[in-house]
Amino acid sequence: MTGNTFELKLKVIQGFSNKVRLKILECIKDEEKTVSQIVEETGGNQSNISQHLACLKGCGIIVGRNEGKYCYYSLRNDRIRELLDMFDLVLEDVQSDVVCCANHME
Amino acid sequence: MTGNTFELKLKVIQGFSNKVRLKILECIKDEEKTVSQIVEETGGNQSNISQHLACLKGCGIIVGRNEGKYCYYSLRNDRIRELLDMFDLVLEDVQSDVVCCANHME
DNA sequence: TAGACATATTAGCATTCCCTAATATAACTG
DNA sequence: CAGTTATATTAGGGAATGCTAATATGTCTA
Repeated sequence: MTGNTFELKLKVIQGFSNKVRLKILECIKDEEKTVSQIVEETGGNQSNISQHLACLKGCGIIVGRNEGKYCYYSLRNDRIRELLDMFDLVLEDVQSDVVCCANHME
Repeated sequence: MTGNTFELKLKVIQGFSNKVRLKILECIKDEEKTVSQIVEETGGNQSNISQHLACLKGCGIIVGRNEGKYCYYSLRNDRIRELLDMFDLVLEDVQSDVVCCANHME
């Protein structure tokens, strides 16, 4: 794997590794939604959500579609959905004994 | 999903989202290795690698096995391996057009 | 047992990341 | 057009994360 590919992989993974972004992904997992819908459903703030959407888009995880003054966001493709499902599976295994990792917050 | 489960999921994902940790995981993907082997093969520094190993272990991603003065680390199970493979698959899709995500470094 | 080797831990600083508030842009609507 | 709604962008400070260097712990070997 080239160094560049590695960096890219890291970037994609980092796309998933934030509370707000993960919430957004769960929110749009099954259907595209507008920014305001996402803001409302996640209980986030507009600026913050917008920034995270830009991040997810920049990471290639989601895609946006403009329609008039609205912008609809959805998962990029089914693989992303599969990956999200996979996280849940891994979680089940891990759940029992993830005690604590001091390197990031509780 | 309970709030706690969500936090746990986030924590696991964060386990993967660091350059050094990802390198470690690739390094031990196919066979268990001692800390010194990992240090050597990744070109990292002992203290740093040790900290990241603790993090990965705390996240439930890897397991450690002591044998005398050595400690062998390996992936927790096959699901983790599958997840790593899945990252590569997703990367292929994404690769073409991940332009830039200003929220984390290049 | 003294020293060497393997690994873990701690502390402090540097960097990256994330949030809020303010403002900009762009598209509708009356 | 003026106002309103939807979204994006910017700037700045605060918090989380990661690094290095120093040191501690535990195990082996002469």
